[in-house]
Amino acid sequence: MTEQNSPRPSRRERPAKPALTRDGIIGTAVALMRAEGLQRVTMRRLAQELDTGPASLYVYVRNTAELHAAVLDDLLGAVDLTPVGASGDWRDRLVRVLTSYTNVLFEHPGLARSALVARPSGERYLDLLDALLALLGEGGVPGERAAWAVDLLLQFATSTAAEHAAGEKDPADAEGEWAALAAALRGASGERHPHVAALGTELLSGPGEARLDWGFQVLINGVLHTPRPGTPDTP
Amino acid sequence: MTEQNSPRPSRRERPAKPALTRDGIIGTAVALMRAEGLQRVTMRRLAQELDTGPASLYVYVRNTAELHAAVLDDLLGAVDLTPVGASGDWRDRLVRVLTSYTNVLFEHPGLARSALVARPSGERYLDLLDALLALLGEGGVPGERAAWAVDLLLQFATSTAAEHAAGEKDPADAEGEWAALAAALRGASGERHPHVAALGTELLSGPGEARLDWGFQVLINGVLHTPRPGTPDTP
DNA sequence: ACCTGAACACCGTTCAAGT
DNA sequence: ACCTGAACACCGTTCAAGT
Repeated sequence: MTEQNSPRPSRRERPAKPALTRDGIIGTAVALMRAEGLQRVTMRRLAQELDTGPASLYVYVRNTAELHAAVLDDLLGAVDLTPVGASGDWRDRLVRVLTSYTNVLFEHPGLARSALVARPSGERYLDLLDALLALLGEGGVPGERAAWAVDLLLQFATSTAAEHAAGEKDPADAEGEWAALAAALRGASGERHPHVAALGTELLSGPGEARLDWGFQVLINGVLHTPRPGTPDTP
Repeated sequence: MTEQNSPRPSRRERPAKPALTRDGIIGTAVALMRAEGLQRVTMRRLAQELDTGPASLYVYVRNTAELHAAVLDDLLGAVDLTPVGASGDWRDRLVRVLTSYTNVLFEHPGLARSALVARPSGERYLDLLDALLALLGEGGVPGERAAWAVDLLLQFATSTAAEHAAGEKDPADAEGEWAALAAALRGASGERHPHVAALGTELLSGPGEARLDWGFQVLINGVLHTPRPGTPDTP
């Protein structure tokens, strides 16, 4: 995989045609994404960038989903895992790692979307899994419960980031949609939807950051209080 | 919106060209999805079904995302909300509603995917929101906390369904990807990834149903134990 | 083995022109 | 106002043929 920010294609100076290898392809894909956004990282556009036809890429990459998964794994190198070895409350450190992961995905919500479907399984992803398991272990969460908990935590973080994929291309769409939901909630009839009407705008309240953090706290507290089925309920 | 299973386009017998109205379009889209899957519900294919050109649809539907959102709201009519008024433990009834919602989405994971990005705001969605708020209220969850909790619960259910979108077209892709993750976990080095290596296959264990149910329990327990920031911590 | 030109079978969306 | 033919600007993927 490409190292973060080291697009050195060879020791010669900028050849017109970068080497056609899996790593070269993925490195170019990452650069293309940073330059033009994920929506431009298509087989055709990428092939054009590499001065070849799209068919050539299929020698190294099974399909577009796999390409995006590889790009994501590369991006995961930017997640800050230093809180694992730091001192302080394990919960705080766990939330810090998860927040870093979410922030990385926030930069490319489309990638979060695809991560939900094509789970990554690269080296950086394993690094992240191991970090989360280490912190849950520190917190005394039994191993078999932690195994399920990491999934839950990452799914929440990933889907939160994916939700922002709407405004990626056209921010107006996202705003219009938010306005539609707000209008629907405000216009809720007290008869058919009494609870929605009673809460009203409360349902949309609060900055995203606070909701994300609250979500992490809910999950951690929940994991601490919920044994896995068929398992002794030692915390 | 279309009533479930009543594609009566007019009182005449099956005209070749159904009326071109928003409801007619969405009804046809739902039928097309049931017949050929969401991936065929495109503006072009839908226009063809309606014996017209794609441009005509843009009079009634802003874009593809809005079309899919409308289809989803129609589908939401199949969610079983009867547990709200039933007797028994509120937690069980809450989980039953959420499970029904998840099962509806499981039938069309692609729709779950799009729901994550383009949040629905139709009548059936409000019905669902109101049902969940009613049950949380019964459980004594304070209103402003319940307002955030429904989001969390629906996000978890929706993203769980969305994860299955991989195998929708080509099940081989989904299997290959699962195998890749399994291989990566099994091959985890005890040095770089000790916790992953120690848990090994445990990370993938258990039937999806059990994990879904455990997830709901974690969220409910977590919500019960986690006050919203800046709020008195009365349960 | 690796690479590719060309083709197949599609997309979403816009716009000028019609009724 | 509503509707549409035609066009613009793209897609993913495969395959037969070349090197």
